[in-house]
Amino acid sequence: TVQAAGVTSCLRPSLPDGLPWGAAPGRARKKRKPYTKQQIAELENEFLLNEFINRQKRKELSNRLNLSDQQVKIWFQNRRMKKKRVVLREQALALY
Amino acid sequence: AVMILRSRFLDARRKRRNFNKQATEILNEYFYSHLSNPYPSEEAKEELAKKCGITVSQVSNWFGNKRIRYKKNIGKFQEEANIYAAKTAVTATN
DNA sequence: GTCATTTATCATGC
DNA sequence: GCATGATAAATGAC
Repeated sequence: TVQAAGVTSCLRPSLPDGLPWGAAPGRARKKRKPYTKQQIAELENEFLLNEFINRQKRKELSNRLNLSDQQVKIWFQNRRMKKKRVVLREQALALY
Repeated sequence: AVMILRSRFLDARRKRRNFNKQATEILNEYFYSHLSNPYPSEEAKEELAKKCGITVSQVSNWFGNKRIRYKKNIGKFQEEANIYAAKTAVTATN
């Protein structure tokens, strides 16, 4: 259960040159940029009306908020995941 | 106005607590003993969560933070890496 | 579409 | 003052 001989020599803490798991992204990833409170407020407002947004509203909303069409799409996807997360937490909390 | 208050109540960042030392030990042991592929399966996450007394989501959060912060500054974790590597190496020989 | 991630940021602990 | 856990944008597998 305790000391084994010559342990420190056969370890593998090296990682000399390249990164092990998260190595090579072809292109640089877009930097995450938090949205303004007004942008979030309008997005949340639209989310209350319908959790799934169509292309029409998505386009006018992205136009009005100065966001790309895909950013709005991604926001709704993440927002649905957040809702699920919150619901599950409340359920777990309700058990006690 | 009410919405913002409720959302802040649901924000777990406002009531976060550090994990106890034993839980951190268990998580670090797994991380450094799987350093070549520190991605525990769903089953492994559940087992870790049970042993640590935390949720599966918290296990995922811990590994996500650990991976990025380790990768970002390997040197800072070198000492810690050696400690747990030696610990798991001992158990492997027995 | 969901969902596990990566990354930066946030809010807190100490 | 950073360490740490959780969340918010962004990507990619499927």
